[in-house]
Amino acid sequence: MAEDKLPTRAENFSEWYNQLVLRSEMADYAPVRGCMVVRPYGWTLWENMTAALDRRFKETGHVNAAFPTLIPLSFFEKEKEHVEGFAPELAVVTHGGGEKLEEPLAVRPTSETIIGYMYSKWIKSWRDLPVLINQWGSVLRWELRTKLFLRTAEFYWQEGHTAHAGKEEAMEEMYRILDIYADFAINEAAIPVVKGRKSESEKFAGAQITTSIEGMMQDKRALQSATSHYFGQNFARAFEIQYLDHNNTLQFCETTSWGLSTRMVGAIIMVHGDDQGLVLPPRLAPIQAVIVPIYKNDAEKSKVMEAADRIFAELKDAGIRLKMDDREEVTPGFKFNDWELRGVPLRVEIGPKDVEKSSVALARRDVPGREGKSFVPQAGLAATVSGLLSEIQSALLTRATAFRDANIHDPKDYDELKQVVQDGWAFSWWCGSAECEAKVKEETKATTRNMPLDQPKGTGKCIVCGEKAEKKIYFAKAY
RNA sequence: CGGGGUGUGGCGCAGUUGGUAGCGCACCGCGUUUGGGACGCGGGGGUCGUCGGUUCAAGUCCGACCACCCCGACCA
Repeated sequence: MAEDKLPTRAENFSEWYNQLVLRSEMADYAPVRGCMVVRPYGWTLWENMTAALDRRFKETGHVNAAFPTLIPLSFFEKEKEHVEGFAPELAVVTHGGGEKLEEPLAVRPTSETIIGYMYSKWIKSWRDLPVLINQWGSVLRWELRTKLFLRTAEFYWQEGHTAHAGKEEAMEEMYRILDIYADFAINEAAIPVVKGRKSESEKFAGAQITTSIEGMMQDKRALQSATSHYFGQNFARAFEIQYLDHNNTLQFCETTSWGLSTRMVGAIIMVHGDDQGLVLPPRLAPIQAVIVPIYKNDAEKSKVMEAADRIFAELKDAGIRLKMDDREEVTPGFKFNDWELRGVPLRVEIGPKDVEKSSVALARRDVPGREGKSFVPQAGLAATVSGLLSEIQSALLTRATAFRDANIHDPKDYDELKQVVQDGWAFSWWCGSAECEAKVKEETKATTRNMPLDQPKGTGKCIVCGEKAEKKIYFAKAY
């Protein structure tokens, strides 16, 4: 059989991505326009991600709750910028039980409004603050152009919504969460990200400050991978979230919100995948190691399976997420390719020769071919495998970081900026004006990504207009 | 919404000047295979996106509609 390979990343990155998502069984197209079905393999990856994040949220004092999917349409009118931002993307329910509804209900595109409404009921005193609630769920935005995981009409995420007694505390919360997102991206997903503040034009609808983490995909486009917003009193005033302070004076709360979505799954695929398929970071991979037994006849089979079963039990006990591929109907070669497509970090091969020598063959997914293969003794295999998994984890981060750094440029002038953003990022001084930002967008399709929190010392000249600039910002084409 | 494209077994496709549907993969059975995508033989499965028209006859021609995909504007 002439095997149908994936398109290579170089020949068509977009098609490589689409086919990979489908063929690795991460997700499939749903019968509803722009919607996807996250298949078990993709969902297990997401579950591992949510577990790692949820742990971090809980450690910092947050609790989970669930708010309804349907929101009275009128709620969106209460915050001017918010409604302008989201009205075009709303799906609205007009009928229920066969009757036309008194008031149409929006399918939530995000939950600031309904949570703000509830907070105004729950918060009365400074003693009630802060409120630190997160919810795991899905939201719906009527997107014009969709792509599996990166931008689907319905997507799964967590959205945190907090209310605080003062500005300082709310700002701290926004940055605390941003740090959590960056820590998660770097240490769990092995994706190096830049933390920074969004420009005015790239802010969330209704926010005073939006911060984000941005990652670089292998096509060098940027992907906003999570956001953390400071609202000041915008939503508190719109929804009358007020409390009595120590002096018995009525005050408005300061609120934040922050979210990370299944888009991050797309980031993992686009950052680490290769022409063979997915390459999943061991810490998040649904399957960390797959055992492929190899034999020719029944005599070999019984010997090999005995060893394979023993090794399976041993690795399982060591807490490694494992799969035994004992399918009879396909050849080992097929299995190798199959698990490589699915991005399993480590493959354990056991054949008659290994049984003889009390060894196994280990193949690293992140290092294709012979260089990634090693023959190790069965004794102490659990430790060997665990060690290799963490080695792979850090190798992925190192590789992605090197790639990113090699593709961030510091153009000398505007002409050079126009060049570099065609195939990379520019990190340049920017005067802060919306005009300069718009000019770059119009002439290059690149947008500002964010202004890193730790800025270089001093000031410079705006890469666009040459005026004095206080901040450096990333320009890049983005998803 | 603008531009482009595609709708034919589960998937990918072919189908000549209109004559009543075929191939590869996948699937089922049997046998041989198995250290980098195995092979042989035998099977099951579609009325061709929808509606209408032309015709003795439509997957093929005409019209309308629908859906989806890709590229732009908008967005986690």
